[in-house]
Amino acid sequence: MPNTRPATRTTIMDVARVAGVSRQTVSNAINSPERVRPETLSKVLQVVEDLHYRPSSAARTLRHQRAGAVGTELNAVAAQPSDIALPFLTALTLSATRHACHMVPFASKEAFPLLSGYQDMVRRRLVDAFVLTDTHPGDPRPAWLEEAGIPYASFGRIYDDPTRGYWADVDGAAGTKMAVAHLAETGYRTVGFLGWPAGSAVGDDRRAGWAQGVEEHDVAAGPAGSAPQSLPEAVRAAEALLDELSPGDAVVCASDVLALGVQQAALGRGWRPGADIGITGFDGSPVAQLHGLTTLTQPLNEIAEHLLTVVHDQLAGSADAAQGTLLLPTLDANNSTVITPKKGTS
Amino acid sequence: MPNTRPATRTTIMDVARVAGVSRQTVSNAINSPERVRPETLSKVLQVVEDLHYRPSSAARTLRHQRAGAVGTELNAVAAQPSDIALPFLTALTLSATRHACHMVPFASKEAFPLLSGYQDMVRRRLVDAFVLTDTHPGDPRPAWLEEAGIPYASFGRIYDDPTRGYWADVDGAAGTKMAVAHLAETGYRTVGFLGWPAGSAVGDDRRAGWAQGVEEHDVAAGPAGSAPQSLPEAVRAAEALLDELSPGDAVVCASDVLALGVQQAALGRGWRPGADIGITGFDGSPVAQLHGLTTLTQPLNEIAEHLLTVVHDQLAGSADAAQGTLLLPTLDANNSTVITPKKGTS
DNA sequence: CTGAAAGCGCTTACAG
DNA sequence: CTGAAAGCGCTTACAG
Repeated sequence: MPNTRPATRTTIMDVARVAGVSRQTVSNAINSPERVRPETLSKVLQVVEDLHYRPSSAARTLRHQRAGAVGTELNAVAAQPSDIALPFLTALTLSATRHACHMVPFASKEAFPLLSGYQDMVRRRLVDAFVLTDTHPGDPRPAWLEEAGIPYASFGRIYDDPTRGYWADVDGAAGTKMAVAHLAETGYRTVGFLGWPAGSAVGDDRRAGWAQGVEEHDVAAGPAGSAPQSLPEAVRAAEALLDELSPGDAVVCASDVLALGVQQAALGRGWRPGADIGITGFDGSPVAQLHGLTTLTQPLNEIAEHLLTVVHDQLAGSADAAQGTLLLPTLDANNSTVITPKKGTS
Repeated sequence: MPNTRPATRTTIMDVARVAGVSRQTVSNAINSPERVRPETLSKVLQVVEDLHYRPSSAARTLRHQRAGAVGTELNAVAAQPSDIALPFLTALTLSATRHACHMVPFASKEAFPLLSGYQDMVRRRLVDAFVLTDTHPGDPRPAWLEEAGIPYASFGRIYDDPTRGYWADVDGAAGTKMAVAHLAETGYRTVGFLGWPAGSAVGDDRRAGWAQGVEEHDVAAGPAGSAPQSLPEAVRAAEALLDELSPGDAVVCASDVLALGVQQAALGRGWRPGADIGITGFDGSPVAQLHGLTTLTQPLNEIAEHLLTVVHDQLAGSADAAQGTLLLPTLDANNSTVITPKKGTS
């Protein structure tokens, strides 16, 4: 009967009994070891080990009035979910262990995020706070959560008011600027740009970095084009760009899919990527890896760690601990930079 | 002070007070509505609504001795995580809501899954059960969990003994056979195969379906090749395959990346995919979508729903409810089929 | 049909 | 430094 559940589980009382101390002493040994005499401590800890005792998180939650969990929404409607959504969730999950908490994903089939989904999680004491992703101009969630007094931290700046809230983001401009520097160093003389249609905050930022880069480095500014995030359109836009370039030139792209478009257009005319033409993508996505593209990797582990720290500081009430951290650059060749905002007020 | 937490939350006592009944009546109204007089019931439910009351899941867990949560491991080490890992987790998360539970992801940086990771989650009462993914021959987890009496259900058959445990899987052979039928119908006359090197259970299964398909349908069997799951090697293997094929022929592939390799090799020699050469992938991954590949989509929602049902049946102790469900085919053009094993004993 | 009692497992003051 | 008390919020028997 493999599926029969054990009738009882090891509780703090079992540990106390075996160790010959009171249950409070066991609790102290675990939560305030400095209060327990060393011999007692080591004996208790040994029994904990022997019995594989782990405090019930439910009992802890009830007592602490804190779930010890952070929620995050999974996009269940996007036809093409973000390439880095899974790596980021994995990074959060790994960081959560270090913060003695766990992640609770949730999803809905509604086209737009629902405040009620967030509120329900908190009302049921399933989570204490949230990590937001895919923020965008007009995103209602930061205001909702602030209004409701629910702590959160965001991967992606809070566009409507970047001085508000706690967030970490990749410095897109710094990234594309680095890409230009990299291409200049490698020996390319003219560097063009393929981005998204003007008007997207992320896209404009990345384009600005390219513009700055070609100015500051010893390269000529090539043509700039744009295409939406779809491979056929990226290829078409890349064709137009390549018409104005020659072998020996390079293109910085605002995304890996766009870079893939350039790669395919180049292959189509017999130019060898990485030799006849330099190409850089952005995001460090699986697509880039699959196609061997040079790309700007987002430091997801650092971002996840930062956001969870910020969330915990808020929960602990130490508002200032979460402030500052203006710039947290990860400037090695393959990494983009992270910036977090300086909070004026809290 | 947006981050100040509310001093108190709405509890069952608040509802009782406002509704003018005892707290037990509120509990009954929620959990056993048939026990409450209709007028009382509707009054209580109205107050629940007004106050946005939600029972504390921690208190419920403590009382029920059940976490109401299912754990699932995120692969934190694979260089190239599975393309469908995120869509599947999303499907699980969505299904979990229907089952009144939630998913708790966990991850470790160890190269191999650790039994202790699974056990700890259960000892802390964080989860009641697990959903396994990426099962493979020699996978120690099913035996571990059975030994430990921890319920689980697996996406991917339990290779070492498919008659054991509860799992759901895509019928790979049926899928590739469907692909052959589709290509035959479309008018291709010779159908080759590109798979993984022999010896992988999944790969061999998919190849068998192709072999069966070319036998049963009015097409000639083309050459069969293999390559590991890497684009450059897929392209190389595809080149060899195309050397033996002519325009008007087709290739069934064991994965989307392999299909992409065929697509690129075809483009390289000026063959138009979908016209001069038929290509089918497998998995319905974002890569296939990006490159416009025909692919066999896995019915992830059905699989997730099935696994969670099976897990809950186990927890409820109704062993037989989880049995049977031998074949659950989703045979439309774009879907592969799901099979779940018939349990001999439980 | 409704209500008072007991207890799930833990930790935080508080008293010795 | 250690131990007895109270209570986090809920639900399941059980008694009215």
